Amino acid sequence: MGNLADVLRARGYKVTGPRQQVFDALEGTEKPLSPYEIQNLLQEEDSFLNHVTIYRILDLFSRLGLAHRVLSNSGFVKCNLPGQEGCHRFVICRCCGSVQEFADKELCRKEKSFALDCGFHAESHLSETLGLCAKCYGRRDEKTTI
Amino acid sequence: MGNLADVLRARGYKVTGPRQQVFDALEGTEKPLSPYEIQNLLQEEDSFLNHVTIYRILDLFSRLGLAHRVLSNSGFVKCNLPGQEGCHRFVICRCCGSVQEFADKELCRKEKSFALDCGFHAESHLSETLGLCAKCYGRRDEKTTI
DNA sequence: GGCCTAAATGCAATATTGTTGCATTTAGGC
DNA sequence: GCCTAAATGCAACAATATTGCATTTAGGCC
Repeated sequence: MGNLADVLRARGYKVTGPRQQVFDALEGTEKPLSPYEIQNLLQEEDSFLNHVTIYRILDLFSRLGLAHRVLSNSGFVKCNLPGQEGCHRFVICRCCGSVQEFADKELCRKEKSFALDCGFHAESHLSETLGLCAKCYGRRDEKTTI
Repeated sequence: MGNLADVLRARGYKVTGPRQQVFDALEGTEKPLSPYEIQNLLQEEDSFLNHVTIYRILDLFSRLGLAHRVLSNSGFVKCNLPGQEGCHRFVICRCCGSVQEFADKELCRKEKSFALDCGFHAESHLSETLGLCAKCYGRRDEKTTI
């Protein structure tokens, strides 16, 4: 079925229960999840994974481009835009915490050439925009959270 | 003399030894410093600050726009571009760890309008480009560090 | 100059997050 | 079913961050 099993096998990694569970957890949410949050989530479903295992799985997912770490709140999100080649652009709602990843070749190119102007050879790029999503902007009188 | 004392007084904060020391530490380096790195640095000069104090000072500096946290390596740098209004653009060398902050109104504007296209009301923006600075690019055969 | 008070710092205890080394289990090829 | 490298578990620890409260100090006042 899946994305995950295919990617793992294609790169010579084993398809295991824990890996599938972490992947499912990431897929089931629009908010970034920290390793320990993933552990808690799974525990609610009566499934226990050692936190070390989760760290190692997330590390693998990052290397495989299956997940990315959002730095502003140090959680992981599933990558929906394969092949972005080290250019990751997130929009993060500071109220509900939801995250979306976007791609924009134009901005990416500009960012790199801009760096080069300063004698800097860009390899990868991370962009995080904080604000309010449409939903939270609508009811923005309520107190903010993040 | 100072930037720091002026800003503190202008906003009703006291000018203290610890604040001056942390500020000086940030000023004396081109690499981002974590709270504990700052503590170690000061200790080498036989000056001890409790880490809680350093955390609180860095927090204050962030709120006052005197320092920014670089997320890629979770260290703080002194802000050299006052009035950027929540738009921070860093270039980080993954070899020597040096960081430079830049401003580009154009990119900043694009980023925001781009977010708006997705129904997202941007408030602040963070951009971190990883790569090699001119110096490290020159001798890039040597092993990389960060 | 000394006095006073709110602000700043120190300190201890604790919580959270991340890492390492090694024992045990398991996926997947035979 | 067996075998082995890979994956996971586990325990111990290291690093980072937070909280509440006691103590000290900057700066306004006389």
